[in-house]
Amino acid sequence: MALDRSFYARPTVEVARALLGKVIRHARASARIVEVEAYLGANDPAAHSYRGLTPRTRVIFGPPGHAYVYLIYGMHHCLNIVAEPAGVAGCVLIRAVEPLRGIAAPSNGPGKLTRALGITLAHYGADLTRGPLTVHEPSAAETFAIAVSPRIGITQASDLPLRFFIAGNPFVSRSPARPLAQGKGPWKPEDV
DNA sequence: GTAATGATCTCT
DNA sequence: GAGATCATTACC
Repeated sequence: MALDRSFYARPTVEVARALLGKVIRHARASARIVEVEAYLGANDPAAHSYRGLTPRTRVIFGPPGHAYVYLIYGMHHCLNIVAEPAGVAGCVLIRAVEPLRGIAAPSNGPGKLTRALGITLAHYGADLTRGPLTVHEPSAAETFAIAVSPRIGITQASDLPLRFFIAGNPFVSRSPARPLAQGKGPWKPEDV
């Protein structure tokens, strides 16, 4: 039973954090979400939806619980999950997953996990509450600490703490270009 | 129609 | 540190 649409109809940051530890399934492959980034609509220059509704971003403004897939650098697909109620922009970039079943290739990066799971532009707008691509509650309850950092690979709003990942998980993609400023001293994963 | 840009990855 | 490679967007 996939997660209900109401799970996604919440503020983007809330959905991003809630997605950690959830299980994404496609065909016979399944994987655990270990790293995500929140992309807000308004007030977030780094978000594709920042400049308003275009043919590409229309799904981000639509009903939650759908997939926003796009091609980056002409060769890599990135998977996002639409959050917020219909009419409000907001999505969560899936940055890394931990293979659970049916996955051979590495999946510790946005472009890598789409390749490992077989996700392409054909999944643009796919409904994640039903169909071949779905998100589920993990079979066994688990506890973990959520760490926060700035988002990776962007040039705008690169200081906002909108990247969330499972602290210490070995499948997290990499360290942020710039550590999250939090008082003084070197950055460390922050329990939340 | 044309040009710039990029939420990446791999190799050097 | 550079190159691959193309959909999308902004501007003419």
